[in-house]
Amino acid sequence: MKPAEQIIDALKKALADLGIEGAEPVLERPADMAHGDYSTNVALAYAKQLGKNPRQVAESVVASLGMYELPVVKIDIAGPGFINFRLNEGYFIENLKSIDEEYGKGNDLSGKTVLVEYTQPNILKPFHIGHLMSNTLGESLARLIENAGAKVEHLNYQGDVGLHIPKALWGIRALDVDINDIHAIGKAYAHGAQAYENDEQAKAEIDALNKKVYEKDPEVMELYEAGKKTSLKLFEELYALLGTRFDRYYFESEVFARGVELVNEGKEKGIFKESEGAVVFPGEDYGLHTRVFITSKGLPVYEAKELALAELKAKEYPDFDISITTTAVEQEQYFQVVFKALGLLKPELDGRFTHIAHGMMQISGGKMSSRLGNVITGESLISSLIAEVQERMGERVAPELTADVAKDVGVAAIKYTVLRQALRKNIIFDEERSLSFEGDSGPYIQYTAVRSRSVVAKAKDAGITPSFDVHPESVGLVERMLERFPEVAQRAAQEREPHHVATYLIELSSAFNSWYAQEQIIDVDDALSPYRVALADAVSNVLARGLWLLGIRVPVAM
RNA sequence: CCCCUUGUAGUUCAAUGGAUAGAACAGGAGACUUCUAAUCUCCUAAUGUAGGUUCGAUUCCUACCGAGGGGACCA
Repeated sequence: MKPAEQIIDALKKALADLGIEGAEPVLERPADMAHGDYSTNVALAYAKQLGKNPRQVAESVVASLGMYELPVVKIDIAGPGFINFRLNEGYFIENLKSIDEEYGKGNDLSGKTVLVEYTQPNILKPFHIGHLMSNTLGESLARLIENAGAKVEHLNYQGDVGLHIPKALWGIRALDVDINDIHAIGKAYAHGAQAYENDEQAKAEIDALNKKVYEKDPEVMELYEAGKKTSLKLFEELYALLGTRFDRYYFESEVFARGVELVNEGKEKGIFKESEGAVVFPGEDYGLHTRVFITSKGLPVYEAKELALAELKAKEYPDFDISITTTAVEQEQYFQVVFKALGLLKPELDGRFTHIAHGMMQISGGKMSSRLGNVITGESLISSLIAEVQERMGERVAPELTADVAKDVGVAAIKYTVLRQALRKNIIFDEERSLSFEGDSGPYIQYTAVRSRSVVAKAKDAGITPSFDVHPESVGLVERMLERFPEVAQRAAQEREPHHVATYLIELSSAFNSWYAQEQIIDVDDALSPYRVALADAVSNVLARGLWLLGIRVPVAM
């Protein structure tokens, strides 16, 4: 039995001794480690019922607890009546021995299959910051869920139909750009999009082009396919850089036609209605918004395609338990409508699809808008960060390693910025801050991981074998932090909040660095040196594992 | 006008209804001939406003104020 279970058991008996039957004591992990390893508020919670003040109740409970065998060295009463438990040192030592590459894995979701769809870029358009954020979040969620025992399928859904296509194709022809040059295509798209707004003739041409794309007219297909190839090649390069990979790439073109069919089926069942020539889902009947699914021109909009995509996922992964889609919060209410319609149309899929939103990237001191011309693409953000890292790295690492290390560190900086805070809240992008690799940052954690690994390697050279067999009388903050990692990982998976892991890793790094500054780890004449080396090794393992959960690599050197 | 989200040091973020609200950056003072100073140590500094629920509220509820997003043929 785990210490927490033993303590809860004893608390139940102690409360029963005081005349409270069927109590469900809550055992907390105090945020402040000085308050012990576990804490309970039972004295405060039951004081009123017992007609005594909380500290008196706490004293009675503690007296009664003395009769039961518990894995603790100390029980304190603190503050208004909290009862704090400090676990046996031996428990922490045993835990340290159990730390390996598998440490922190759970089984909350074992036997489950979870689909995670993320990134969703559009071909012939820039890979923007939203895609970068969705990728970062989706990758981390996928890993957290896998770590909790589930089988995870990594899915991507890429836009290869829609009005952005003819806009880009029109621009490509107008500017006569090289179809193999992704940046030129990006400019061509901007040119086409602008012409569509401001130029009547261009608009007519683009609309005509759109029709040809839908009809797969050979006149445009060659250019379309070549452009698609160029886009997908860039996306693959970015995925490799970001350390992400997908099991299945869906395309809008795969679900386009089926979307129309599904909505028409739904119309017969009375789920959708005709309105002003379009087919809509009357979301207002369910406290949501009414939205168009098929336009008056008979074309399916994103909503309709999403229904077909859901159907396709269910067909390809019939045993899936839950399907997660990550996008920006701006699409939150839209997904509520889509999933409501889906549940009515396909009752067997009701409740199995969910949307998880990241916040929007905002420029500090203003809004990012294409009109203001301060839009940063995801690609340019990554490359500018990598360049900055490379420049600051100077002579720190061997010249042949700098390119790879700069990539790992630059990507970590941007990923950490996205994952460090709770979901849904907007992320303020501050250039100066994002270029700072100190303190509360991904590179800080990476640095700590590299540093801990390095000291273990040095110890090996010095002939010290890591071991927990000879250990100090009392364990410190680092040992206690390490013991909490599995709970943090499980909680992050359960709440689908990667930032719990990010916060934990910063705290662990800080505890380790502080310890590192005051201890001489390698000392061949010190009987405790093997313990300290083993502890550094454990920290190295947990930092690497935690960073993996965030989708961040540990560089070979820093 | 309606709906959703959000408001914590100068700034960017934490805090499963609990204890002295925790970090980082910025500012001030220190620490590298010593295992990686992208580090460490110390100091200054915050819960939008008004009510309510509770033994206890940054957290839950109501109103107001501010910010972001959504609201039929874009995604």
